[in-house]
Amino acid sequence: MKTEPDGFGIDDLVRVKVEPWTGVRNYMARNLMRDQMQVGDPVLFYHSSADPSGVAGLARIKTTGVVDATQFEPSSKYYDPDSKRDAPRWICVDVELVEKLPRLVALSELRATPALDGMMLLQRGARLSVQPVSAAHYDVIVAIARRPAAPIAEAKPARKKAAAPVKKPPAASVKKPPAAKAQKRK
DNA sequence: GCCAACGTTGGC
DNA sequence: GCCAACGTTGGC
Repeated sequence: MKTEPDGFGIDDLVRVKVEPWTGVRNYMARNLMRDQMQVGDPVLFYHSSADPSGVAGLARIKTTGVVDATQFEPSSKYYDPDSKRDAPRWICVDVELVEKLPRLVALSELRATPALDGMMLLQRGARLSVQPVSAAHYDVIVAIARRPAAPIAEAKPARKKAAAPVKKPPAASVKKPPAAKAQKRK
């Protein structure tokens, strides 16, 4: 789920803990919230139009079928005069904080990760503010966030013969320079 | 600020 | 229902 941190970012979610995801006025995004999301579903909390843009935190769906109150507020920029009280057009979800990630996973880093090939967010012109993410892609991103941004070439702490292995990041390097990208259409 | 890519609107 | 014009998104 995308949001502009200038308006409402991960630190705001840390503060309020739960936030109704109002203001979405795109039917595809609405349909995803209304028809696909279920209570408990994990969410990647993405900062867009940010510096840098990227995945900033984890959240989960707390409530589904939430009527977006802003559609009935004439003073709101999201006011929809055509929406009826008894048949609200804009339905959203309550998003609950899970955690602010230890570090932001920048869009550039996502693009440089082969394991994320095919992710909707990385498609050209993917502007949808609510997008489905596969469990595999979700896990890859969380793993990246849990390891240092710049791998440091120095002695690692001795590894215990570990009990339950911690979920490890994929072997593929994230720092690999991007392969030659298809150029934009002319 | 630029601009590509998209969704929506509305005339016909 | 077509489609041009327009508005918005969002990376850069």
